[in-house]
Amino acid sequence: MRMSDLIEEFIKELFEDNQEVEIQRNELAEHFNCVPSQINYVISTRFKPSQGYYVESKRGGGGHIKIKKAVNTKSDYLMYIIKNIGREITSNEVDILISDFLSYAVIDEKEAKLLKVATSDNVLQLTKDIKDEVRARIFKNMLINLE
Amino acid sequence: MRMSDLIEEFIKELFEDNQEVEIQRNELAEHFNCVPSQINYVISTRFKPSQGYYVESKRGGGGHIKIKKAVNTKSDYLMYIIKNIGREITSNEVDILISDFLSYAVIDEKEAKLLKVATSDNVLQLTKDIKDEVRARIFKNMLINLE
DNA sequence: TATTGTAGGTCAAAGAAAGTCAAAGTCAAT
DNA sequence: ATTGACTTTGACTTTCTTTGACCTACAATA
Repeated sequence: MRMSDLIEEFIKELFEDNQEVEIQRNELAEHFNCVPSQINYVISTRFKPSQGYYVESKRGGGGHIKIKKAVNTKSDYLMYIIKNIGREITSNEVDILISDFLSYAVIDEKEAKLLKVATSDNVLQLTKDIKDEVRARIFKNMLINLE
Repeated sequence: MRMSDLIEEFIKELFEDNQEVEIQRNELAEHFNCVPSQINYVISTRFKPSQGYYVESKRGGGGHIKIKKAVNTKSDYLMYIIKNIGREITSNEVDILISDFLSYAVIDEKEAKLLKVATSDNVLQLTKDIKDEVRARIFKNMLINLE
């Protein structure tokens, strides 16, 4: 399994019941035996505002990175995500969202599969300039129709 | 025997009991001593939706290709339709199929809604020359992944 | 207050896979 | 001999991840 996925998973497990998680970048990098900047990579690809998280940090002695969930209730969650999907979305971002939806139980396996299929690069086979836009439209509209 | 046939056979043997297999393109090419793109050729000619397969992949570190086989329990009627949808399909044709599926109870309302949304002109917003092709791909691949 | 050590941040390059496309090759049927 | 379908090949592209050199912010303390 990819290092970045492991780190993502690890951080998500930290949330458990709490709404907020605090990590030490260097410590975490140490734990996973990777360079510290990989932690930034994971955060910037998997914990974006459009994915329902926001991040704040502090440098210097006693520094840290705080990751917070943007919403608390399940029902707000989906609405929040839908609102925050921009004009474009990559298939990687869709993947991450789908697995979050699954773990928060806002969709079931069946729906997950259909979302994934209908937005995958393989299926769409569109040119670079339009595929992320088309994907965003399909994804958003499907999500809206889930409720 | 042709290389492509050997590769096809090899992949099909991987299925055995499981409904899904995961391969590494380069590794497989290595194993058969062929260029990696030959794997793509085999997949695109032998593992099409019309043949009951769905394919997804990821690039970059830790990349892979996953091939899923449609389960036999899927109704013959559905399988028949999947096989017979051509390269293109209009949204009207999709509508008719969906209502047929509903009346034969091979899909439920929720699935119908998702199929409809993901293939609608409004959502896709593609030019005339490609929209029916893209729609066909989305529709077929979603159907394969029902249940 | 100036310095120094401790964090975290940024960015671009390198690496790791997979995808595309068209040219060249094969081979059976005219 | 020609055609046309199918296959093989490889150069080039795209996507995603990992790594490291360099940068910035904060805090303790000399």
